[in-house]
Amino acid sequence: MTKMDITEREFLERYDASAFARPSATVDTVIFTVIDEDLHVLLVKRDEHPFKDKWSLVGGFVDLEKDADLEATAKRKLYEKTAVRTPYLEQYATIGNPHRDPRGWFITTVYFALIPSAHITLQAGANASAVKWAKVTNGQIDETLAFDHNALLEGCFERLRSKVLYTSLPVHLMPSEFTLGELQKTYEIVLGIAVERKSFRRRILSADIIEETGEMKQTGKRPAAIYRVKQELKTHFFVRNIEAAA
Amino acid sequence: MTKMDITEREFLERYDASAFARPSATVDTVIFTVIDEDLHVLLVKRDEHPFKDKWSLVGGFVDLEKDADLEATAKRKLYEKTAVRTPYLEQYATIGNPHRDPRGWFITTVYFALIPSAHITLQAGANASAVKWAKVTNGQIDETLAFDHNALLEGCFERLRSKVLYTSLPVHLMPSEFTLGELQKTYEIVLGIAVERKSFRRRILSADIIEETGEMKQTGKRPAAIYRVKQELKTHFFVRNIEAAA
DNA sequence: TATTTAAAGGGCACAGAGCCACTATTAGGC
DNA sequence: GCCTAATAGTGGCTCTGTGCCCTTTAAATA
Repeated sequence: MTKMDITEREFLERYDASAFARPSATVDTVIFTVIDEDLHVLLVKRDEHPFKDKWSLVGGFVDLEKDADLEATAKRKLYEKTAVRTPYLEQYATIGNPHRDPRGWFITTVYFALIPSAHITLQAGANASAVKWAKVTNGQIDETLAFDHNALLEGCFERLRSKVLYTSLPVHLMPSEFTLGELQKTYEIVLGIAVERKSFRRRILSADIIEETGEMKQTGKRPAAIYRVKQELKTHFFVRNIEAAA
Repeated sequence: MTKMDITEREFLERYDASAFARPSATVDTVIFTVIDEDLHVLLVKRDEHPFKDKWSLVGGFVDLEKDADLEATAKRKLYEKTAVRTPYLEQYATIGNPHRDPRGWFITTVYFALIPSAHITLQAGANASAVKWAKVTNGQIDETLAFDHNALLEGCFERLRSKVLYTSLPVHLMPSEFTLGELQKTYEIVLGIAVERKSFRRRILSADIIEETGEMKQTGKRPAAIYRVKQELKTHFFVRNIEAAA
């Protein structure tokens, strides 16, 4: 039987996956949260070469045995560090080239996650001696990260900021109950600009994504109505952007 | 010297890239164009297993020697089939799991390209006995494609359609010179809905992305002004969506 | 010359955001 | 109790950009 007319079954039986050079595949996740009125990103200190002892994004190799798909890798790593299972998780982009990792041709699929900061218990895992939140200012942090992680962070931040102009994404950064003022503040933290109060309230309330709990938050001044996200939350897309710096 | 204190250089010298199981990495591109007032996608007939003789998207393995990065893979494959070197090319998403390819754990990074249909010469390459344009109706085609390519196509189409509501993307589907009416028609073909003429003209002209050539197109009725894309074309983001079906 | 047809534009309505002043509700100082 | 400070919440106008519709313009043709 020649190569010309073998069946697919025969082809697959003879297929040698190792015959072709393949890149290493990793997943990195930019985990955003808001702490003390500032946007933060979760970093992990590397305890192996390369970039030993440098801070990096949360990520690692795709485990072909454990992970059902790429998102599973992201969720596994995220859970190991934060014990959060169901964050907002969005795939940002995939970067692959022979220069970004000294070990050779690496591909990384980059996700970003939004989690509420309340009661996050950081976990220093087996492969990471330390974990910390770093303050993000205009998409940048003070630290020089391992690999191309500073660029990945900046890219994710830009994607996040531009989407916040026309979506309800920031609700994922909120605790289960919050006031409209707190939600507005979260928008402002991500956007880096002030948002007009009346327009903001109209916009959010007409989107039909949150509902009053009936409780009031005692803030010391006039109490604020407490809201929660509605069941069946889907990201809302507004037809107009918030007016903002380009 | 123990593992504890080797240098990064020593680590890299000893690093065995083949020690960990890695997925195969491919790139697939959904190449869109408009032919005879319909959106089309470029398909290639597979002449090797798996899915031998089935139609598929334009794509293939990342060549770790030839390709500088993932986008280079996409451009190389696109050029082989269409002889187009500089299309609009946008990364859509990356899908990776052990089920989408019978050969095992495969990752594909999916791009979509927009090219003008004028004078495209299809090239049946060494690895593809046939190439053809298939009509896309509402993100779908009649053909059942190899792998998960029908789903990839639909995902790209949805991304394209939603971006067309607030960007100038369709200019990349136009030939070098075109009238406003032709551009509007292209928007309508992608969106699948009619667009209001006056609003459309105002919107496009105020975006400052095209300019008149000074020539007029003789259409048989009143001649239409001919436009071309301005130098330094950047995708324009409108602050409001075109009003459209959800 | 009148009719047909598509291009181009005038001008108003409408929706949703910005703006800003005003009212409401609390705590705290006196 | 009463005034003040501070934040929550609202009324109502302006502004911008899109939808809508009708008129004008420039060609081909009968």
